[in-house]
Amino acid sequence: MPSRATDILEMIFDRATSSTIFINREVLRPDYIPDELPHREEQIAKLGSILAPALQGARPSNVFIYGLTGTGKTAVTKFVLKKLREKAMQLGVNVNSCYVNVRQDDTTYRVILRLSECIGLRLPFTGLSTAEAYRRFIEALEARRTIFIAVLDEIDFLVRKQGDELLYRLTRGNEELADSKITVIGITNDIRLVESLDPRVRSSLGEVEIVFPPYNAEQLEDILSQRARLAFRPGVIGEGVVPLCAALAAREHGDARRALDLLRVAGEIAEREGAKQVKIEHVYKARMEIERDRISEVVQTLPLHGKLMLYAVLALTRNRGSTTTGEVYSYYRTLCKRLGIESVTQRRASDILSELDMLGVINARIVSRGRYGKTRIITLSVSPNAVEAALLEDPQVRFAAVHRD
DNA sequence: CGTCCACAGGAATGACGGGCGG
DNA sequence: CCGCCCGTCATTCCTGTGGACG
Repeated sequence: MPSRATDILEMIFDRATSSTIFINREVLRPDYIPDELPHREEQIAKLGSILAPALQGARPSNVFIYGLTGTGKTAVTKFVLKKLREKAMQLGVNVNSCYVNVRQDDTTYRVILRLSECIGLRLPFTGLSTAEAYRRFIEALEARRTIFIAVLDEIDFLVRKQGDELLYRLTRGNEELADSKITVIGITNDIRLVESLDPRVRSSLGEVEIVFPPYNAEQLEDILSQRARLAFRPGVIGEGVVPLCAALAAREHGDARRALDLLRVAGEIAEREGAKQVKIEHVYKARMEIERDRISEVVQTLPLHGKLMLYAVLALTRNRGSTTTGEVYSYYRTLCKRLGIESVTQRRASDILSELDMLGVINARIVSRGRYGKTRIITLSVSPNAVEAALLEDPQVRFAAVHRD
């Protein structure tokens, strides 16, 4: 006998499996790799011809790939590598590749761990010295007698945190190898990165460079409509929805990931509302929801002192728009006093502000006010209300915020 | 034209919790 | 179990700096 609870769940699950909006929303996710990559033919051809020698057992050149976020760097690279592996399989050539996102695995050790995994070498998460891990990796690689293509995505994160040591070792790795070969593909969206590299690394990693220009609104529209056909049921995309997503994303330096996110979330919102069509208003709502989620996630993962610093920025910019490091620091200290906890030093506070800046929740511009010193001019770069809501979820921040005198 | 402010940010160091090899 | 190594957060001490003020 069916209880009401069962019925309710049945209904919910039904709706989840038989969407009125989506056929397959997976194709709108950022990690989906489509079979068609419009407007990237040139880059595909170039990368393909660079890597092709691998099929004859020769070591392809190292490649440096540059382009802003959402310009298809990762998708193109993964796509080409997939095809290359398929071809290698057909021809019976031993080619391995490994994709590592260095933002997620942002230490030298973890990158080596990932690379090792790809060639079937299990290393402990921790406990080994980095040098030992590297030694074992090279040893295992040599035993595999393979052409190994290592893709390091968002390589700037690794370089900023750990320097170019690993890059240097990997690009020089071939000197230690006789039966195997390594090719490194470095992907970054920070062109200035190249300048900060050791000249030896720069010359070997930059054997070949491929640039991915941003998409314009028109190209984004192509990409979106192509994916929309796969993702949505026929006729559910309302007039102007795709062009709007494309236009909004084009404004943000032609970021295709952004455009796809907008479209997917708009669809999800329409579905939640039980609408028959995805409309323009859903796109605007999607934009807000994406922003709110991002802020909330960033704030939640902030350590307490980061939250308090951010709260200080929020309070000080509320009416006056901008503030400075000194002001934020002293406000932050009063918050700490209210909570009865130790405050960090100004040196540390300065780092926390840079971190908040990097995370994109504040905007900190360093200026000199002459006689009145050098400081950061700080503004909040996201919606104050969203930040406040996210911050107040933390009981300690709430306490410090409420008990003002 | 030099001074000097209010910090920026590099370098060295350490405390601490977690996790592994031996 | 110990000893070692790791990443993270923090401190201390420090040198560097653009430009308004005198």
